[in-house]
Amino acid sequence: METTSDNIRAQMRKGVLEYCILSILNKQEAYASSILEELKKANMIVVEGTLYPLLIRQKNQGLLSYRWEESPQGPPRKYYVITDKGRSQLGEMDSAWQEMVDSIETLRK
Amino acid sequence: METTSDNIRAQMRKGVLEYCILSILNKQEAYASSILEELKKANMIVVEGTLYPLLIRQKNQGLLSYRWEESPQGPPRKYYVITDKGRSQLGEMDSAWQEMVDSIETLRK
DNA sequence: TTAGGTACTTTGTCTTGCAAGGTATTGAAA
DNA sequence: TTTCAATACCTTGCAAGACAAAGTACCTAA
Repeated sequence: METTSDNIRAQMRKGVLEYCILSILNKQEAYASSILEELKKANMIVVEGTLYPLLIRQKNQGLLSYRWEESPQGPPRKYYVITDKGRSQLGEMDSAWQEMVDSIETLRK
Repeated sequence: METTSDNIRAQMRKGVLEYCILSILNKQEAYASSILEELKKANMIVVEGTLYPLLIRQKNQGLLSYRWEESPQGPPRKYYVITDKGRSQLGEMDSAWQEMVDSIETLRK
């Protein structure tokens, strides 16, 4: 059963997902399934149908690149890597995020 | 001219707008134009075409009610007021927001 | 050779943010 | 008294994107 609280969290997650993806890839290259796991650990649950198109969009924007790598089991994995442009964008997102946190704190006080 | 940075901020704003509206109305009742002003002050710029439908949605969900009041100049104003249900939802949004801030901090570290 | 696990992709639907345009009220200027 | 400007609310049409669900493909082991 889905709670009201789940809806709220899903709603809030929108728009910051791109920031999360770049943050994850900034630490270490990763493939989609591992990104999903990491997001889950951080309580930012996303499904495949959301993540794959998002990765493709960021790749098309030049924020990410990727390379194929054999898997120890199963089909090959598409490892995504953040680019210089991606790192630059991540820096701007840091500012944008911090500003938004401050804005909300202002509204909330 | 719109900068990349503006796009990022617009993108991040999505999904937290409902939270902002309830936060504003939790402090004091207000009409659409005054809400727009307050959002602008907090650097969360939104346009009419976004705000009006959002207020109507929240009203239909029972989070807000409203009353008409004469304006000192111009047409009457529709003052929105947060309801008990709205305050309850706002409480949940506080938790959701704080969790998201923590999650992002975790991802970022 | 088929079953199960892993991984990537696509399709269709629904929500929602926004630009642009529209309606209505009021008071002051021409 | 008509017109204009300011204020305020609302609607329409489009585009982006989140997601459920279904599809494709690869690999290994029984």
